[in-house]
Amino acid sequence: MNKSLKLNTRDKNILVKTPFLANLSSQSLYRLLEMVAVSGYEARDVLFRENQSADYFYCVLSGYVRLYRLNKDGREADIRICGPGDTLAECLLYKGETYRYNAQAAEPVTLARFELQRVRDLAEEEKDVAKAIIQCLTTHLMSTMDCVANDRLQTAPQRVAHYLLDQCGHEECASASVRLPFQKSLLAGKLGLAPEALSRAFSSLRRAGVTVRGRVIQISDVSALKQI
Amino acid sequence: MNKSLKLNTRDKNILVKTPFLANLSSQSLYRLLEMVAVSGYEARDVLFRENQSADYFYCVLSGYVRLYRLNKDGREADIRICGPGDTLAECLLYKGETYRYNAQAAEPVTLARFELQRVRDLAEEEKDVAKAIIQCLTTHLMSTMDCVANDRLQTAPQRVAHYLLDQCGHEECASASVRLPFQKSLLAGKLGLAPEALSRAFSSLRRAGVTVRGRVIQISDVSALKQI
DNA sequence: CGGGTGCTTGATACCGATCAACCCACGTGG
DNA sequence: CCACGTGGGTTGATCGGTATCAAGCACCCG
Repeated sequence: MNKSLKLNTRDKNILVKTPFLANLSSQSLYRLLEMVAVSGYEARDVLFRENQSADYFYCVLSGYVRLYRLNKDGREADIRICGPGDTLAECLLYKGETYRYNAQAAEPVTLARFELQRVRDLAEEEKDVAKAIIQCLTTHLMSTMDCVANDRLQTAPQRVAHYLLDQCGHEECASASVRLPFQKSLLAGKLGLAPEALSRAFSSLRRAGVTVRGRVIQISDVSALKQI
Repeated sequence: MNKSLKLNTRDKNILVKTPFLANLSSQSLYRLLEMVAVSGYEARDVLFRENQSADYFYCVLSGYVRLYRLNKDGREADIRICGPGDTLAECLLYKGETYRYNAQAAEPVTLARFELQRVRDLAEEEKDVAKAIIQCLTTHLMSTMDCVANDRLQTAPQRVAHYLLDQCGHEECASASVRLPFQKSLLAGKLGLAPEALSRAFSSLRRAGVTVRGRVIQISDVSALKQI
């Protein structure tokens, strides 16, 4: 369920390009790489649970991880979907002893794992590590605030349109094509929708020139999509 | 509309107890206090608008500030309500040139204002400033993630119950009393509800022993409220 | 007394969750 | 080769929750 491995070259190459590590001095980078452990998980494996005591934070190398909470009836709601390069539980570095949500591999996943305490200590010494943490937190905070605003302002088709425009990378083409990086059910959770609602949103976007075939989405008129 | 003042003793006393400044070395504290400006706003004054170029970040000394976005039809949604001690726009320290939302005084307000660039520079020099920034970001991120989870998991009465339990401070009393720190319409926005929905939520909580009189809320049975 | 503001209440409409049925692609084993 | 099961996705019917619009109420202040 959770194979811990030595850091191999391929994983290392991914890891050092990650936002968290990309801008460090060679000194800090070296010390962080010394303390990293890599672990793999199968789809649906649980990485940790809400309220469980927290010793590590993670950086996703490949695959996607779902962060979610449960209400008393056992209904799940996704809070965040973490993909390659994203850090998770980084907010525990300076506050909190326990994880604040459940984390589950949405598919086979490799993660870099750091001991919170050791990174804390390193950040006390090395300014660039503190700065890297600030940047991770900032990015994460901004996207989470966007999420609140979108949840409160947008209907299902608008969220999907917004997501597609985001994915196809702000190029000013008339048409575009997007390949979803994960299952539709995961996208539904990310957007705060039930899978059925996502499906209906896609079909309501057909009139705006959106064609869905499996994971591949064709957008015939980008500017029309912006009007939704 | 925006009186800029010298820092007086009362404001200074509030400011130094603020989470952002509370744990600094006297050296860093001194340098930050040197660059602070205090400004007052009347209710409904706009502090800044989305996409406006950003030079300052703020710390609330008294009153409440609404952060919100608009959709194309002009509908508003609150992203966050900032009260005394909260920082706002702190996420712009390391990323972004423009404000990401509108900010409006919900009532008469005093704010401490810092130039982003000067704080950035100071954080490069002084580790405890960087650490204070990390703590602000962490607190803010956690509460924003909670907000996403609550929006997605809870109904209106549940959100209100949750808020009340939060306010009455986790004491294990059978009954409690809460005084809202601001108008109900502001609370509605904070919880992602229309004012009418908040009103209905309160009246649906009557059967759980919640009595509302103006801003004062009586809770006759705290544990019953937890079951909602 | 008149008018404003904040809040509540009622009627209605809409959006999305939920439940159930079905479809399709794929893999497995007889 | 086909019967079967499984998992992901779509579609339809229904229900519930909340937004919206409109009206009325309570309070404050001039």
